[in-house]
Amino acid sequence: MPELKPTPRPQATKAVKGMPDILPGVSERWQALEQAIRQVAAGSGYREIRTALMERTELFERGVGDGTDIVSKEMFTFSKSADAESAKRLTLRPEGTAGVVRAFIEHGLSRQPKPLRLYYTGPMFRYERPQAGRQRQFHQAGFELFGVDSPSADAELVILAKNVLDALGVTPDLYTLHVNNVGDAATRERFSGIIREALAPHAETLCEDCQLRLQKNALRVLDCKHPNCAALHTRLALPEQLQTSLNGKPAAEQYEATLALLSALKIPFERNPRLVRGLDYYTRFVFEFTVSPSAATKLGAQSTFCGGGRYNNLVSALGGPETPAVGLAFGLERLLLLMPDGCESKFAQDTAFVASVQPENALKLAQALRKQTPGRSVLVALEPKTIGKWLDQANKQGAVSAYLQGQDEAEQGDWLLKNLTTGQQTTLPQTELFN
RNA sequence: GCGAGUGUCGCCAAGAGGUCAAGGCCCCGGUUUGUGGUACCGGUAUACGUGGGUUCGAUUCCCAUCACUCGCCCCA
Repeated sequence: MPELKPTPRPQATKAVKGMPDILPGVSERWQALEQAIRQVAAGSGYREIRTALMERTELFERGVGDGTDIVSKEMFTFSKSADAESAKRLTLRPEGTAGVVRAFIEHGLSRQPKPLRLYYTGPMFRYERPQAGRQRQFHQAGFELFGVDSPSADAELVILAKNVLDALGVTPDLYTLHVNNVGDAATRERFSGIIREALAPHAETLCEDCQLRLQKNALRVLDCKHPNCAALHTRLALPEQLQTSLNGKPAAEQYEATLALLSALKIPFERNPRLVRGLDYYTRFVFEFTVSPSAATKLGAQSTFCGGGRYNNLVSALGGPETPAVGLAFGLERLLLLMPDGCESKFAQDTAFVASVQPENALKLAQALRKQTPGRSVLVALEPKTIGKWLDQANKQGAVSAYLQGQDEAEQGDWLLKNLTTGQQTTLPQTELFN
């Protein structure tokens, strides 16, 4: 007989870069996080909206802005047909607001009583280099408030964010709230003008990125971290110039009123005139939660875990009726890193183990126990074993109690109930368990 | 897109230019047949990222490449 060669095992397929699996042990933490978000949402009357993971590419180009980094170089875009005219191109959503607004317009949600409060949670996709606190498939939870342009509406979003953090046990010493006013659409134009004018004479001292930004997206120059650039802005008092240019405008009044509300609610914040969000749709009030230096290492090089602001022109820009709106989004992976250890323990379940020499008996008892105590995990032994083996298995599976039926008990119609923590055990007649 | 670091079984981890590459954890089984979590014994595994080169010989040296991680950038 020729020796048989073992058949080679086929090569395993690996996960896509930047798209990690969430395994048991960690998924409980995600559940705790999602539950807190849903509770907070419900507590303020926000209702869930679920939109598709894919949208027409055009939506993001128009909504987020094709000059932004997100749209110009971070989107997963593809199409079925090779000759792909632009209308057929699809993109995995890089953020949530554009899709929500699209749905808002498409389904006539603008006709619903105002204000309309919506929230969403789910995966987003951005083609970036993965690193600590940053993945290509990552998750966001966002809140959107449509139809009201007022300080209270602005404040409500900040309060929501605060409530989520409180619910998760993320304490105020771990973060800072930054706020700014980026003005209305027209003001943004003027801002860009002011920045270009002010920096034109110094163009060659700016970093390469800023020289580019100056033309494409002048506002973004403001939050450049390059030492030369930052110093230049300070010397020219650029951020202050912009804020003063807003004086007397409605946007400025509303901004101050919003901040007054935050103070009244005892929510501390820092004015940050350099704060510029990377998405083009923001107007007026914008804010960001960043980790405080004491907790900075938790997020690696990332610092912002929540950002948002008002976007009064987005709905109309995407073809809907003129509708003011405010929103915010949390980066869930980052939030997860800030959550204290053990906050998922409330999901730890009381687990029972059921085994019988008669498979039918075990399945029946398990069903009865599940009905008696919803929420408890009832594990059924799936293979015939000895009492000792079953106990061993029950223990390894994390059970705290075991219902066992060996040959003797089966004949008597009894069950052995053992507490795996104390070791105490009692014999119970079948009838007592099934009531 | 650019920089840096790392790559030995599912996880952690030792190792020298030269017998069929330690150990620990996990998993499975056993220690006289129906009582676990400890202890002891035993078992499973295409494990030296991949491709070249140097060498009589490389997992150990060199080159390339890939993957992962971290950072720049950008954002949540």
